[in-house]
Amino acid sequence: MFTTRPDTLFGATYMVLAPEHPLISSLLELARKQPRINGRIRSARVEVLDPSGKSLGIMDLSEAIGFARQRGVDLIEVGVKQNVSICFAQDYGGFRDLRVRLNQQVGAIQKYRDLVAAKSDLERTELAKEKTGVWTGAYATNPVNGEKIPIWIADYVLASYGTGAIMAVPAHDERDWEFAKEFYLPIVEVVSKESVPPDVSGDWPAGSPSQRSVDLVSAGGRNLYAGGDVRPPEACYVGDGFGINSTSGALSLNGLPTAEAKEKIVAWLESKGLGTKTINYKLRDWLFSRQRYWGEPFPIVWKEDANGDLFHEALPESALPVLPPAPDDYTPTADGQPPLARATDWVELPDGSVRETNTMPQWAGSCWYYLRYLDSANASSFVSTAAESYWMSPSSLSPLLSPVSPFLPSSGVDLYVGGTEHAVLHLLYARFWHKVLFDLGHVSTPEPFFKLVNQGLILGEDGQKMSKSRGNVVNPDDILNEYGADALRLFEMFMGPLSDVKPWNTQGVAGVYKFLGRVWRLFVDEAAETAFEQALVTAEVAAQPALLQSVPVGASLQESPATPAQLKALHACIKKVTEDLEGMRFNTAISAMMIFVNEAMTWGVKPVSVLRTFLQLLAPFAPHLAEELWEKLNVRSLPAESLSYVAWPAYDPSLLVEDTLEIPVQVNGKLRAVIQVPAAAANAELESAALAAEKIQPFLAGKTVKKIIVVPRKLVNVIAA
RNA sequence: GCCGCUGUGGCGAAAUGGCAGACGCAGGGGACUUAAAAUCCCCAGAUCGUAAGAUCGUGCGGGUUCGAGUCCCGCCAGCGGCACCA
Repeated sequence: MFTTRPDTLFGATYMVLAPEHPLISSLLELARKQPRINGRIRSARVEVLDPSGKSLGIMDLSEAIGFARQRGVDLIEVGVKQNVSICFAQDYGGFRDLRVRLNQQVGAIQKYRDLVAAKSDLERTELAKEKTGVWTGAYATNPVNGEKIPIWIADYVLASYGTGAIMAVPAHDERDWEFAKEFYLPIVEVVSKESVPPDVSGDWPAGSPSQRSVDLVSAGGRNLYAGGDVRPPEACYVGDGFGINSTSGALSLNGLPTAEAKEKIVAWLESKGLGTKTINYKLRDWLFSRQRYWGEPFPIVWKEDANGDLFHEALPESALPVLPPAPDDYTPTADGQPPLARATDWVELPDGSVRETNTMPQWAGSCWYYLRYLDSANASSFVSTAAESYWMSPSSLSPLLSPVSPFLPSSGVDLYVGGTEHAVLHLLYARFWHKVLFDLGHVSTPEPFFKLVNQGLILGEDGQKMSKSRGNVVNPDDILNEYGADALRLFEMFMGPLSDVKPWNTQGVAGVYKFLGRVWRLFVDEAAETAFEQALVTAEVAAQPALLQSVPVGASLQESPATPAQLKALHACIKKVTEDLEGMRFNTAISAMMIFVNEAMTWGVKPVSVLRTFLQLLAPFAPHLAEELWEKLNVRSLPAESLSYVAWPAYDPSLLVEDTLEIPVQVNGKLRAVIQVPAAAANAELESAALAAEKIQPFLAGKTVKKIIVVPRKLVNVIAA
């Protein structure tokens, strides 16, 4: 039995086994078969168990019978394992009663197990909120007070977690509370929110429900507890508090805060050999194996033991890596075996063992490739110690960088981007694997990733999640063929904030494609463009790139000095794009570039220096187009060098200073006029200019000005009444 | 149930507490064209008005403030993740 709240042991009024729990099978077996007792046991060797199931050792039959007789109990066989008889040493009378009750319940138990087995995982976990269960007919003994508590089976207890068996404390666990209400099981409060002095928090009450209402069979399987000595609490309380109703001759937890009560009861249980403290780690079991070819094969082989039962074995390190065979056919076999099963030469090993034919999912590789990238050519190790520590370890950072600032470049992977749906689990596993590697001493940090950004899901054009069944899937390949990689990339960034969920819109791609066309025409001569398009129609495919390169830049591009207005437009764009990239606001960075291009299109003379810098801003968003135009510009001016190696431009704030400002004027908080003032205007000048504005006069007529609020360079608000 | 995100025009969206709707899509009008496409220019939140203009307007209800899409309190709705983990 497993619990995280040992302090509530006095409040355990029943216990629950998972329906699949092996003990249930043993109980059913017990009900069906008349057990052999004492002299009728056939095996020569006997493992003796005390009534709690604890093994007292294996001995010869005669010795075991003597052992039992000496203590006035019987030896009851409950099973045989490897020619050794498993026997309880306890009074047969009580045991017979149990068999009687089990036999009464056996039909119900089997029916319930069948019902549960028929349920899908979905039904059992996500949908099934209603509690179901069946009493087994058996009782357990609560070690702290000797109470008999009924053992139920219910599917709200999972066989796969803990021990698949729980003590139910309905007063302090929501699930137990619901179950107890459903089946009228007793509820005893043992934790109080408020501190209660030990002397007034009552003893385990006489005539408590578990003593009074044990005969569940006679009550039709239901414990009709109707109040009395212990009034059930009005609501379930799962928080910490102070022990009440938790005293027996053996020990008392009354008045103790939860943390102390836990310590005390655990110490007591351990001293009696009734339990041990343990730490339980949880890791979600994400279906790991696939019946596909494309994935890493498992380094696992299957063998048969003496009884012909299959068991699996890990291959030794010397057998790694396990490389997949290259079959002719990558489809599953007719009888549903994975594709690898086709490669019988590969599957069957000389010693008669057989390889696992399922493969790992793709994320098995992606959980650690950030490490492999650090040293991808290394043939002897997945990453060398030197490379790992250079890239991943904080101590390798340049001493010029202060180690205390959290804003400076970090060690490890700076940024992990992924949608929640995928990244929650992938990230969880990647971190888990990294921690395993850390514990094994292969990496120098326990955490690989510095920052997480969840990008938003792209929905279908109908605003619903893309799925084959809805028929709203957009294939990026089609977009790529129609509009090119730059347009696809640009549109994905233009749609909205990175982390927002947003619907796809193919017409929107056409929009940014149009923008890229405008950029192209900003640089390229219109006549040359027309000539190029006509030539393209008849050109051989192989000749097309050369044709593209031969298109000259437009005559309006000149090596002339930029005007102040042009510099202002450029530097405003640099500022916005630089800051937005830093904050991953790609959509507004792109709109800033659109604004720049819209303006630049109107320039009669386009200074090459300005357009060249603009291309650098565009490059991260539309790398192909930017690089192409960069080459054209440089053929004409500078020696050609890839755009990727040129330092990011800086902006000059002095170029962005405005001479005059448009200042909104409000009357009583409502916008009534906009005035033009010199950028350097003092507050008093703003006030008088505002009051003098023609458009605000009607709103001041017949009123007195009470107050004027001036926000320098921003706004004037006249309060009048 | 727990956790997270999001509510602003017909649509995607923008807005250090200070002119709500930048930029773009769809739409309307015009130019070019024999015509269409492409391209270029203009209009475009709603209501009333011929117009100038006025009023209303950022999911809902309160609050703070000269001023709230933005801050505070309380709701509602949608989306996503996790989920009888004792």
